[in-house]
Amino acid sequence: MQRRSKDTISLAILQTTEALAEKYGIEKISMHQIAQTAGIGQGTMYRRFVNKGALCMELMHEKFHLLSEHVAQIVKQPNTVEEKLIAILEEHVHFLECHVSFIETIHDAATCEGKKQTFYESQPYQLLHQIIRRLLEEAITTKKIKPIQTDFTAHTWIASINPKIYLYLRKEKRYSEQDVVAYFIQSFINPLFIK
Amino acid sequence: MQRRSKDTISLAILQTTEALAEKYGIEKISMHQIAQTAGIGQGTMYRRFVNKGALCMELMHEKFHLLSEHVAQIVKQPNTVEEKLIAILEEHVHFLECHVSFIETIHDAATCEGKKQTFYESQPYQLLHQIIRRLLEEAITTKKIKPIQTDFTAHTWIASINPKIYLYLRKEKRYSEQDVVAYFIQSFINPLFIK
DNA sequence: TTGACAAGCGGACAACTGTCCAGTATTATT
DNA sequence: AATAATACTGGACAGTTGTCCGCTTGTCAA
Repeated sequence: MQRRSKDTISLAILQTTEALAEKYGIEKISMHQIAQTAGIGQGTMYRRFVNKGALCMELMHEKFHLLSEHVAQIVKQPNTVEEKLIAILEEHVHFLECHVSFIETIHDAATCEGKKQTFYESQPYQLLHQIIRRLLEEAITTKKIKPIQTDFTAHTWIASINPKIYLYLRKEKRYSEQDVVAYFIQSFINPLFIK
Repeated sequence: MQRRSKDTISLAILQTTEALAEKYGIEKISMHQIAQTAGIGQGTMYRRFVNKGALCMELMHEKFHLLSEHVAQIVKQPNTVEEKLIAILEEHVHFLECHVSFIETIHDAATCEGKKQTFYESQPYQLLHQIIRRLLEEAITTKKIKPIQTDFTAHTWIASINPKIYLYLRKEKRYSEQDVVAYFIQSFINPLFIK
């Protein structure tokens, strides 16, 4: 059989996945199905993407990049730390709203046990975490908020709106995207900032 | 074959699971393996427990009950709302510390998609959520904190220390159980209470 | 007591993830 | 150009979860 280049194969996989995900939803399709549809073997599939999470991660690469650019923009603006944090929150929640299934898939695949990279060590997560942490630190040094453990706080902030709970709040509890943002500000951001 | 009563079978499954989990860790053993060791068929297994999560839930029943009794005790104590919330947090984190693998298994098995009960609709979760919500409401009516959406806040508080992030903070970030409690108080509880 | 009917059992099965390896295509060597 | 070394492929395979169904066991009415 004619051998294709690495890139050709990756591209074929990614395009096939995108098409199938569009049609059936990413959570409904299997690695096997993708491989078969793309006309490659199971082994080739897994050599390129260790699991569905990694595949989704690559599929989302573009979008993550866009998100991080937005966030970088926000940080550059001449606003208060509080305003920046709120803007990032809005951006983050909206991103979740648009791509829950994909993010959930990535989340699920990256188990803590297997030493394959955890979700928390992925570049997009680290980036978001770092930016929140830095803003919190800035808020502390400028006496806008009382000292807190910023690393911990950034992690738990992100965890508090993880894909699973977000879906529950949206679908079962019927909160809107805007509700989630507003309540988060009310409960987590406002109280920190001493008025 | 001699037919056993429902209870006998359930007991056999639970005991087998406990023994195997003790030996290999709950995350390493499969439903098939449990069924085989218990000397029953796959079908019987799944008729009694829809998945590993449900099995773990039943296995943890006793412990959940104990936890909820502790929490009930805490609520009854003649302390301030803030003190009660902190005591519950300590109890909750300690519970997580002791039973992470089981709770993670329950968490993972209860997917949002399949209409099988979600984790968030399980009795133990609902109970914990309700108690936190009520304490927050009490704090609002007694003017200890500014008004917030208590339902949302209780959900996100619990989500912020979910098993996955907890394991990450403990194992990778090397935070201690006490660190997690202390930082949570610092970042989420203290700021709410107006001094 | 017996026959019919309901309930429950357990293994076969289908679908999935992830690994492995025999064989084929490509590249390097002489 | 021939051959040896290397890299890559795809499908077979093992181990999972979860479902299904033929058969067995117990129950109840006549």
